[in-house]
Amino acid sequence: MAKKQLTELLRQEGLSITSPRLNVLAILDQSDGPLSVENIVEHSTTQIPLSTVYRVVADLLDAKIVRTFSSPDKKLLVELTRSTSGHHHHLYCQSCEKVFDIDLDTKMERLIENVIKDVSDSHGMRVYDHSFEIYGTCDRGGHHLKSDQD
Amino acid sequence: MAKKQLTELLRQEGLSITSPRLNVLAILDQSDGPLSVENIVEHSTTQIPLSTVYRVVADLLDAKIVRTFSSPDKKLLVELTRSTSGHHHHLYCQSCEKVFDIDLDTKMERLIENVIKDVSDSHGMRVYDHSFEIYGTCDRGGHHLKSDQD
DNA sequence: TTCCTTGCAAACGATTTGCATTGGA
DNA sequence: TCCAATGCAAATCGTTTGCAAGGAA
Repeated sequence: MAKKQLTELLRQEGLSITSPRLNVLAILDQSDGPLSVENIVEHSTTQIPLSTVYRVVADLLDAKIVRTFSSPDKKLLVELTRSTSGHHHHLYCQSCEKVFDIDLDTKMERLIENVIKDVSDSHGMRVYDHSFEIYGTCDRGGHHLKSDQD
Repeated sequence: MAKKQLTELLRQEGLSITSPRLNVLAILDQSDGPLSVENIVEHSTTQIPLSTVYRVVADLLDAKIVRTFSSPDKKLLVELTRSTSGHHHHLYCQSCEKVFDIDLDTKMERLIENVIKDVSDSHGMRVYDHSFEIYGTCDRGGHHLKSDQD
């Protein structure tokens, strides 16, 4: 995505255009998967304090520009909302610490919805979200950006 | 479960019989769902430091007597392995902070296994676990032990 | 100019660890 | 007795917050 488009993303949500925000957005946009706050700082060419990244992410989350969730080791992970269609399920690699987005086919999503309905009905609960995560190991290491040679 | 049986659980795994361990086991055994370390301390009649509970839980985890996972707010949750048949999926209540174990029927489990196979194959990964969690809210509050009046 | 955002450092909350003491086998 | 387990306090780690300085509108 061009810088102009990232700027527009912020403007549309009424967020002021600042360098840390554009920075974080550009990094997330370049990534082929969710990134931790630490990842974001590492990928940044300019120096950004962790606290700023946390605040930027919080603002982007409020604006629903990003989505966040936790890694198995309880760190905050961030990804652009627009980069993931519909639901967000994840595949974690224990060895390279990478996180992949995975999509379930429509049939599977529907089955899951049914299960959720059954379970929530029987427990008398109003469900607002769900997650499905897969944990495994691969042979590759490190994190990859789209610009990297995969 | 009788104290004698809890003792036996430890003995079978080669763990020495200590009062904190029996305590934690008894509390987990009485609970109708996973408990946080803080919960365990609260439910204990005798005084147990958090650090001791963490160490006890770590030992019980090594011995596979308990299973652990994280709550949405990233706290460590613990439950007796034997109290949950087969797989472990969870229903989190945002309002009362309670966690329920849920079971999926065999057909659903099989579908999930298929999805996991597809996904792991396409990513070249060896899968060692997965989780399926539902987040919602109910009307009740607080944590319940089996001995409480539900 | 006027706030919102940032940077830096201190504060926090969950979990871990060092070390001297205690208690199980 | 002897070593593993415990209690207490200090340390860690990810994340949050207070406050003064900087920058967008």
